[in-house]
Amino acid sequence: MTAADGTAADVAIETIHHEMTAFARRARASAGRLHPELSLVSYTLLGHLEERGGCRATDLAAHYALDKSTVSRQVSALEGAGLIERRSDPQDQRVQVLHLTAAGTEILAQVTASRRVAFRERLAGWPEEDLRRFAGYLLRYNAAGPGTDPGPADSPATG
Amino acid sequence: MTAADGTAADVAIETIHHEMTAFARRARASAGRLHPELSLVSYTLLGHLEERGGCRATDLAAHYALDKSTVSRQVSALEGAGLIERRSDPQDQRVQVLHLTAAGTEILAQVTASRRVAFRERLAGWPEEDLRRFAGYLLRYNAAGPGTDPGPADSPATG
DNA sequence: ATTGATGGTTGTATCGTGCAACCATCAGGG
DNA sequence: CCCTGATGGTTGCACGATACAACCATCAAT
Repeated sequence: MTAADGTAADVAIETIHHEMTAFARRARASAGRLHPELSLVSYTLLGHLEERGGCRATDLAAHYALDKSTVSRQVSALEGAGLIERRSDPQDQRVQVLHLTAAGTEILAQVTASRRVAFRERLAGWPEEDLRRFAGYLLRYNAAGPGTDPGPADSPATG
Repeated sequence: MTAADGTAADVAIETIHHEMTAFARRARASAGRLHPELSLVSYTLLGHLEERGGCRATDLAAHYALDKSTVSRQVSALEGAGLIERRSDPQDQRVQVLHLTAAGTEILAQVTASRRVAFRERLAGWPEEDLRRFAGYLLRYNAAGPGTDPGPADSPATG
């Protein structure tokens, strides 16, 4: 049996719809108070920089489906805060390769750690088997790609 | 074995962290293009009104942790668009009970249907057993309450 | 050398949001 | 019968994130 061909599956899908959406709503609501020094957007961009070990503003824009002007301003703010630095690419003078500074790495680590703790608390008591399955489902769900993402259905604070 | 006491669980938690977060990011990115006539916020509020069969602006604000001024403006917009109507409460002249209009019900149904289809497509091919388990995990995760919600960790478009 | 593509910045506008101040109404006690 | 405080709602103001468009600088290819 596959999705959309039975009422039991229908109920499950409705629940998934509703709950994913509820998560998105709360996520949005808590986006601002991530860290006094670091908005959620900034945190994300820093995390990406750390993962990649530096990249261009254009790469960030493409990866997060943001306008390049948006990224440009975010980057300016992060640079102003001393969390990232721009390094000009000798191979291409148009390009500014963005890198975390020591301060940026530090704050990113702090925020990541505190978020990790929060997730751990929320998932405390879950049997390992359930954690693994849950993670697997999420991976599978997200792997379908952004193209078919229906988005949240119940997230007022996201508008 | 419970969360946070083993490396296998650690890996699963990291994955959950990352994937929930990826969902929130895409959700936010697609929030604007939900419907030409209906932002995501509006859609949510309409949905709530339908569920409850009418409620007060204050209830909406409390439920979604929004400022009452924010709700007030959203409600004004929805009323202007003819999707909801205000009915004064004879028991309390301060109160305006909000109700969907026929047009509001119509548009809400349209958007809900299209979102349902999108979710179905994304979940097509999942065995019913997996759907049920996934739904159960999401319920369990969200049931922990907003208080301990760590929020997304990778959602720039959410800021 | 010209032309088109690419990386980035800036001006402008919009939208959602929160805070604070405010008004109207209700409920309780002197 | 008024005061006083609580509650529902609106409005003024400011902020932050975003997109679009116009623009400049640089590169690549012909």
